[in-house]
Amino acid sequence: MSSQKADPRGTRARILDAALQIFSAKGFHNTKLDEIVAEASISKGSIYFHFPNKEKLFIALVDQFASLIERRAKAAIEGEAHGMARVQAALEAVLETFAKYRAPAKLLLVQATGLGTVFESKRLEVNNRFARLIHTYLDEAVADGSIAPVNTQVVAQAWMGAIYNVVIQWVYTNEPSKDDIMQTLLPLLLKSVDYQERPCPPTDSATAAC
Amino acid sequence: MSSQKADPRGTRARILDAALQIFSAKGFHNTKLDEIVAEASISKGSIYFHFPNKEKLFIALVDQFASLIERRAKAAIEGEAHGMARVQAALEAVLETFAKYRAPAKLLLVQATGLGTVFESKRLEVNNRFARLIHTYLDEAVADGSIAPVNTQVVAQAWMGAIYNVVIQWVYTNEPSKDDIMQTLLPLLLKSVDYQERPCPPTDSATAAC
DNA sequence: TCCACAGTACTGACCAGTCAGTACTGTGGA
DNA sequence: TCCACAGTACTGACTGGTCAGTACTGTGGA
Repeated sequence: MSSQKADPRGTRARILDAALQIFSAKGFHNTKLDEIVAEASISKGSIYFHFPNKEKLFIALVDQFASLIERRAKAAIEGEAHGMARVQAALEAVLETFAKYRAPAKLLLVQATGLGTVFESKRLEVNNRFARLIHTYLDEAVADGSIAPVNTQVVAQAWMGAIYNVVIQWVYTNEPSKDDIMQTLLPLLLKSVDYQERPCPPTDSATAAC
Repeated sequence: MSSQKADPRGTRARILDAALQIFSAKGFHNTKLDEIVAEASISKGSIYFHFPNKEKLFIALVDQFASLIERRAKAAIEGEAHGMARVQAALEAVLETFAKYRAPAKLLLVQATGLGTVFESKRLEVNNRFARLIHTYLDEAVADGSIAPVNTQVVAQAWMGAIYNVVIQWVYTNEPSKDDIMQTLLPLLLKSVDYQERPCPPTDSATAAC
């Protein structure tokens, strides 16, 4: 009787919390379900009631966080009117979200890699989801003349890699500081496509955002 | 007499070859030693004669390839006289080495991630080995005026991430083409620190390389 | 009284690692 | 030249610990 209604957040949520905690600290293979059971103070049977298996539980976490990032990036994009300003806003949103959620960041960027074929495709899927987002808005920026034409596909992948690696390093060592990252990484990425920060785009119509 | 001198390349080398093949395709945890045994046409005992355990075998491969990359990068650097030209040469060498050795690239960039704490530190070690290399020569470039002052630590990490991600994508999908990568990624990285390709550095002494 | 959910004790596949044994190659003393 | 012995390289059947997943048993609210 005790546990059943004890936690208003629900057993499922507690499982996810505990799993996130442990998966992000130890990786998929080094995490035992019994550890999650202990951490969440639930039972093994509960896990298998809410999730079909360990793998799906892990993937649920990855998806959850990937969606959060995507939502934030899109919201940031909505707030800006034109090409390159949108890209910049999205980058800021993504960096801030990573900064705010360390554990899931580690899960997504580190732990989701290097697991066999099943996860590999998941990782690529998530990776491409983001890359395509960047890709789209870069193309838009090229179209409206904010930046010069480039192979936007390569740029998108390169940017993601740059963000990933800096964030991973930060997740592990807490260095460089969040401010340093913002102040260096953002201009770096923008300069890499010859875009000087926040100038008005060469449109003749008056753009509200400027 | 058969087994002992039958293979002039040596059993150890065959184990490494087979292990590289399978580890890079399936990841560490999904690779069974018995598969390596089958692929190399040796016995399980042999593996344990040459390597203390599965983990060390994996790490031996990572180290081997990391050293190769580093050697090539350093050789490329030696060939150039001054700051930023050195960085550019090193980048070219690294990209070419990755391009030439797909399987080890995948091993180093993908499979070596997300395994527990033991590998984690290895990954960071290798990562930092490269980052420090880039870091050093970027600092040199800043000192000799080839590029403007920046937080070279962040730049180094960002560059590595950019390279990693583009190469990983290429390893999986064979796209974009090697040429596209070279033509887009290199200028991208160089522009990100405001360096226009291959101009003479602002030294007054006559530099041989120019 | 039903059933959605939670708890517990258990199972058995899996696989890294072991080890007793084999095969072959020196080597030095008679 | 022979052979006793030692050293090295390798073999593969076997083991034992681990842990995801299962079978079964509560239990409280509708």
